[in-house]
Amino acid sequence: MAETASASAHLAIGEAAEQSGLPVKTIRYYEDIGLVRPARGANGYRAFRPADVHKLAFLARARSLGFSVEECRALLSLWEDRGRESADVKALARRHLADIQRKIVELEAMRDTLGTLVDRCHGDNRPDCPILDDLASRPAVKI
Amino acid sequence: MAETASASAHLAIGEAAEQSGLPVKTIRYYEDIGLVRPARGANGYRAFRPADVHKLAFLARARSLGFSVEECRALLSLWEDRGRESADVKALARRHLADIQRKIVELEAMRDTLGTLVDRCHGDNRPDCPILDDLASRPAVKI
DNA sequence: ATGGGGCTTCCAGTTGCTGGAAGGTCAAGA
DNA sequence: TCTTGACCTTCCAGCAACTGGAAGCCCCAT
Repeated sequence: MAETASASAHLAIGEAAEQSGLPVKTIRYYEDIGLVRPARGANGYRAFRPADVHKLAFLARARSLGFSVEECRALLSLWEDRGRESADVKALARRHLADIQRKIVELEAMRDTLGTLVDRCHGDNRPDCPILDDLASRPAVKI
Repeated sequence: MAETASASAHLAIGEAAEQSGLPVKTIRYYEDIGLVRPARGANGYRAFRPADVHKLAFLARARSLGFSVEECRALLSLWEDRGRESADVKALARRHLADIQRKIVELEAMRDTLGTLVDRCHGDNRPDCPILDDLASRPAVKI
């Protein structure tokens, strides 16, 4: 590859990776699961058009906001649907936001409990330990 | 199974599951990876002694605080080591606590960004949408 | 004896990649 | 011209921590 400047704007996978911010392996994986469909050069190399690269960058950004791959697929098809309703996008985002919030609450509960235990532990060379005592005596918290 | 009352205190897997709070499948999995080693009855059924059940409950509690299975294995061996130093437990817990805190920060960043975008989206039947605009134009956030 | 529930094993799937092996392609340097 | 090295290709395996399902015992009650 490494097309001769102006000839065509297609990029090889390495360049697409650099421009989109996704690892090469991830891009191949995304093709596998049908998120992108790059063209192919005569040598069998993937040839990413600007629109493909844009799509990859979109995916990178959506993933970095925590959307699952399937949610990304839905977002992508909304993005490409000129007749979409922003309400659909908003609903999807809101659901994801609620997921995030749930996880935060769960992690904060863990942090608080564990933080208290850590504070109470002497952390010296003796064996008695409030952390282990808690694990051994308290029932698991249902999530 | 279903031992005749006082005969022996061994439990079948279903009862061990109920008492420990772990699903049956999970207990089998924990045996697979060597976290518990229940005895076996003449019929091939697993026979959980009280100490096994206690171990399972310990695991359930530790998992519910977010420790990985490998961390649980370490905690378990510290628990069973009468000569342990609480400093080791504390160090492990502290590392995990830091992990949790990192995740919280990451999720809060997602929540804040996404929350702003959701607020700015009209959510009506028109196609223009700040959420998609962001995804399409902002580079992914490195984590 | 028959039905149901619980037990057994093993295999496959989940999510989102990531690493590695074996091999093809291409441009540049000796 | 040959060779090196950086690309690229495919395919297979593995991570975490389970979960579901199939096929088949075992045991007790009716």
